[in-house]
Amino acid sequence: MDLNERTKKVLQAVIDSYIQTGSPIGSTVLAKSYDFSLSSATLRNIMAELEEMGFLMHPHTSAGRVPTEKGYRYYIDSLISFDRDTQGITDQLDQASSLQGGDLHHIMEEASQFLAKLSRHTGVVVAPAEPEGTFKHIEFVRLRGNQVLIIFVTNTGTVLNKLVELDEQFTQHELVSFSSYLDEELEHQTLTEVHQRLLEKLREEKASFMRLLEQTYRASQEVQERDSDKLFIGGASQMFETPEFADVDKMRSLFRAFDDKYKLLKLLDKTSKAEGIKVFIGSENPFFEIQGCSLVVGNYQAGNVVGTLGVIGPVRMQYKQVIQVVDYTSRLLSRILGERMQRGIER
Amino acid sequence: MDLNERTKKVLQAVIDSYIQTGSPIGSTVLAKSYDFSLSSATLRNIMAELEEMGFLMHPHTSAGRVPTEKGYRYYIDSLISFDRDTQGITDQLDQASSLQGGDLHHIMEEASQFLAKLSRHTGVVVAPAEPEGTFKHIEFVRLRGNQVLIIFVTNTGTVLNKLVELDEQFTQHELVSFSSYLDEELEHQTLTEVHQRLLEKLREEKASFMRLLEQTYRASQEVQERDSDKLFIGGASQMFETPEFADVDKMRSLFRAFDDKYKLLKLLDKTSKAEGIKVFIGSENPFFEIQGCSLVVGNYQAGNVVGTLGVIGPVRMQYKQVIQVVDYTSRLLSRILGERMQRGIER
DNA sequence: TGTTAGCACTCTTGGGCGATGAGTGCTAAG
DNA sequence: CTTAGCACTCATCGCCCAAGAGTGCTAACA
Repeated sequence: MDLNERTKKVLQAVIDSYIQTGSPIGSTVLAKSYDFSLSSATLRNIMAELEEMGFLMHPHTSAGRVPTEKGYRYYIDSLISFDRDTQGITDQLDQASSLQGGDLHHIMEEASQFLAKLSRHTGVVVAPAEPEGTFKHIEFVRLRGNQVLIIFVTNTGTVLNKLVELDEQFTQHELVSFSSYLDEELEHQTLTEVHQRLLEKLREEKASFMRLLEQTYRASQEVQERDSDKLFIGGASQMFETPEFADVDKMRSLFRAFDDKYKLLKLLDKTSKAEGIKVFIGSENPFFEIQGCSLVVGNYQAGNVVGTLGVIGPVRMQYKQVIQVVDYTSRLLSRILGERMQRGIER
Repeated sequence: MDLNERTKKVLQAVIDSYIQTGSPIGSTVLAKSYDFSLSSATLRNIMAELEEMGFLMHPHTSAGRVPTEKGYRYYIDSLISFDRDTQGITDQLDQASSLQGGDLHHIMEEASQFLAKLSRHTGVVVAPAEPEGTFKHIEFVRLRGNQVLIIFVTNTGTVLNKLVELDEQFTQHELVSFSSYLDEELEHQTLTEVHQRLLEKLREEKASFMRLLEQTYRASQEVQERDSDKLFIGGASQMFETPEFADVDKMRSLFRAFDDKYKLLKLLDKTSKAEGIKVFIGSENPFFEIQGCSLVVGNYQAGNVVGTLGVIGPVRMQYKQVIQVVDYTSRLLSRILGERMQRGIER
């Protein structure tokens, strides 16, 4: 798309203004508030061009211009500039301290609220598909005769467990020796590797612990699935702050989507492999049920774990600010998880 | 409050109608749809009486009657009758099967959605303040030199854990022997008792394990607090189905309240000691920020654990049905938890 | 050729106004 | 005590009109 410098500036001004005010931008307002040294008539011509090219549109004849999705896209891809100093953001950095403590889920819950607070929209955080850290210890606890609780512990202090029912009965002593056997075999591996390794063992192993091993193998999978991919939504009520959503029907469909966490998850999952911050504007958003919403998503990671986080808000959002917030939060979360992991690795 | 039989019937008819339709009830409509063998004029007189007594009110001169909170209160206390057969409810009993599997939190998440589905309003479930089951096993896992993960296991398979940092370093052997010592000392006690017992131990114990014991004592508390009193909200979007909440401002304050889970928790906690199903109508609801909402709450319990659950909806709700749903769900949840516990106790 | 001033035209928004209709309260008769 | 009748009230809805914002077009200007 080849726009000359002046046209670009006008487009940027229109979008900036519109994001700020929310009402269509007319030529006279534009001429007054920006220093183009151009008359409103000239601006009208330029705006008409931009409309013809599909960057702007007209709600009705006598209204000002409003950006189209294509307009926003161009704005984000080519017009937005990020200052090196992220003043507004780093000012609030101290708030991040609240993210430090607690267990993993608590951290993510907080992170989603952190995103909501800074962006003034709704924040979402998806727990990593794989638990953090590497295998450290496995423990078998006999509850009733043949009921056994299998507990996995990682070097970062994450604890996963599953209750299984066995056919045969094991003595406490047998369980302990099996556990120390596995402890040695599985040390330093990620939980996905552990799962793989157990399968190999299962194939080569002779009778004795066969059934227990099989249950352990199964548990290693279930336990991961159960704990992973949890979705945390923070500040959903922020959606009400946007005049665009004053319509109750829109609101309803929005909150229906939030209730149906599973679908939201799938949407966010799609993006989880991508690097950097991604922006989905309006209908680019593959989650069709949410109309008029944009999505800014990023990843966080530490070692072997990768999770997704982002902000959901109206198409008319302060992209620049929100992108910075998401970027900042993803780094922050990565750092916090990294530190947790570090603690586990040094030994 | 002494109302004669006829007046009672009229009040009931007005409230029933209003709950159904949502629009003020006029005398003619009432005369037609119910078989009072009274003219609309007589009904007008009776309704005027009821208004004078504070059971009904008038939005404006030429509108029908609407129940006041006092009216609803009387309706629930004296007029509602529960048929022995809970047809509408038991029909859906099979859906309950989805509640069976998974871990405790998952069950509660499901229960909140179950409540929402059946009541067509918003469901809430508060996790018990004390973890279910009795002490079964404690495990210490050394992560780094003096970082130790303390794991509590109950006889129902609940696993609680906390990472602590110690001053002195223990060998794996020391940790194991300390753990088996505690296993014997604490068996069959609830986690609250365990906490208490650890304090006693702490007082009488001599040097050696002092620091570790102290950390364990602390952990036994923290771990309970962290896991307890979690709030699960299901079907929040149901709120949009009520015409009363078509106003965006009302909606906003409602969802703000949902975002602020902590406050909601406190409200629900207050009721947690009470027996049976309780109904809070409108401003009776001690959570003042929520206007125009009623609350139907009950308890569930199994053995030593007691939790709260309920439904939040508009003042104009189908109390009879909702009360049955809450009652049914609390029994159901009690049963499911009871079964889990049973499994742990037989040994 | 690009820019600007001027002007007619369009279309939304909001207020005012009256008709409609539901429902009441009162009165008088049964 | 009940009922029919009637005047009265008040929210709601549709309608019209004025105001205002903003455009597109044309013609003049640099």
